Amino acid sequence: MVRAILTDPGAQELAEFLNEHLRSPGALVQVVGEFEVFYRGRAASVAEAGDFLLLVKPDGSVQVHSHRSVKPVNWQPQTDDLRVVFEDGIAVLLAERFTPAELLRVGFLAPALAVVLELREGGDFLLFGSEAEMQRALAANPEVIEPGLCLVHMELPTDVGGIDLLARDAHGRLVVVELKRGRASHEAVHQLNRYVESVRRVAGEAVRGVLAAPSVTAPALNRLGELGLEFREVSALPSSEAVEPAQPGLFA
Amino acid sequence: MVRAILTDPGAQELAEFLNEHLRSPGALVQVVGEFEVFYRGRAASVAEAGDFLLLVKPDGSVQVHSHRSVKPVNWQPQTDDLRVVFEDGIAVLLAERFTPAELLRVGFLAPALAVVLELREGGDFLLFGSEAEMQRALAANPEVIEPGLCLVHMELPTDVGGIDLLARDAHGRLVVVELKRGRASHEAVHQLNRYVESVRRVAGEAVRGVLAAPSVTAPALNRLGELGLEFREVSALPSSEAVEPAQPGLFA
DNA sequence: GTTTCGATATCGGTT
DNA sequence: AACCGATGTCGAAAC
Repeated sequence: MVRAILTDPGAQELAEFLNEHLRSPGALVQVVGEFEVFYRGRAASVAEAGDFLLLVKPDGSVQVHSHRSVKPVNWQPQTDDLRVVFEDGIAVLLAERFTPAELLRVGFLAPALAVVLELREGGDFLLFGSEAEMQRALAANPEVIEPGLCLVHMELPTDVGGIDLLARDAHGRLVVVELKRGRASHEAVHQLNRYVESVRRVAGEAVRGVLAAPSVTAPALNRLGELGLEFREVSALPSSEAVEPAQPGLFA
Repeated sequence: MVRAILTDPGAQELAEFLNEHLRSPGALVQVVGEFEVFYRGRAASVAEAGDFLLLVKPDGSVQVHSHRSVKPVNWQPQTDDLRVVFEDGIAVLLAERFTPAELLRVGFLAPALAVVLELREGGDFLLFGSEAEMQRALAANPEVIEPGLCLVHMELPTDVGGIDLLARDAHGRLVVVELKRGRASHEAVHQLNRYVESVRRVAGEAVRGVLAAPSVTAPALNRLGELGLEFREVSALPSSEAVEPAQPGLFA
């Protein structure tokens, strides 16, 4: 699991260490110390000298973390080219991506620690309560949205995007359903409205629009009313039983 | 910078180590090993036994990384409560947030390494090419969008959101400008269309709509045409000079 | 506290 | 490769 640890390396020593381990398959390389970070690509940024933690994963992704926040200060998803150069007496990591063209440059001003890890691929990762899961559940039980509702289509493409659920109500009217796994905002309302207008144009009949979500913001609810659309409360996690572990108290 | 390193700790030993250092101010705590991770809150997830890297920053944010991807497998922004318990012979980290109610549970099945770091707050972080910067630049020089354009408002609130720039063209017609720092998609077109329709309702006069971005997707450009709106190519990073470091070749 | 919006969004699926 | 939409989006600013 821990392949190598190097404390208080010199610049040359760090460069050699990184050159060796960044090439080896499966290696997650970490460096801690005082860095200077430059980025240039979709935007450009400069992080002046400060203490950072660098992670380079085996897939070539790079992230530079500061003392706060989940989000790294600088990063690079899966790089196409990774190399370490020795410049003006300091080791420098160059992480490059081709599409989009981006370059991240980390200058190791004062490295304090370098660690090489091997994280074997683990077991499954299961997520409950995604919009996709909600969609499957409601497609199987449309009456949860409204009694008498009958599914016509799922992910029906229109000229303005895919409709989550298309159904007919008890009176045979077409119903466009837009799902949100979390609190629905006015964006969801506009999305629904576009779908409803598109279906009206094509079908040439009365079409209802329903926003199905666990909750909705006040402005979104107002806009829904103005546009003649409806809201239905639907929870994303159908029953807590489903995700509760075998023995109780694991989440206590 | 490096406060403590513990290799191959026992469960009890790790629990004590974490209890000591998670409380100390400014400590960034890291654990590497085989974990099991549960999450329950806005959604729910289970990561079966596997190798992970845990980071707990001084601000209480928690992230669990696997061997791939910039994004952690599980995380928790700034937690309200962090504690380590000893359960069934293993050390367990409980990271809780109150709003929204969320709990992350990391079971250290086989810890291999624990490190405590102190990352002092660093120098400034400068970002170039944000939409806000683009907005300021175009507000100061509206003729870059179109000769004769004259700024009327910036971030003008409407009933459907804030208009980036409102201007008048050489003929005195109102022009709604929507900015995007990256390639504009059909979402940006619909956003612009909502603003234009809102201004038309209020102003009761002819209103043009301009999408200003470095590029636009083909479907978005089609939709723009259908809606009678316009596209103007504007780059987010005005000149490469501005972000180029003093001595050339730093980004080479 | 709520809502909104930008982001170097990232990431995955589909065309 | 481009496009599209979800995300436990995160994070900051405006209200």
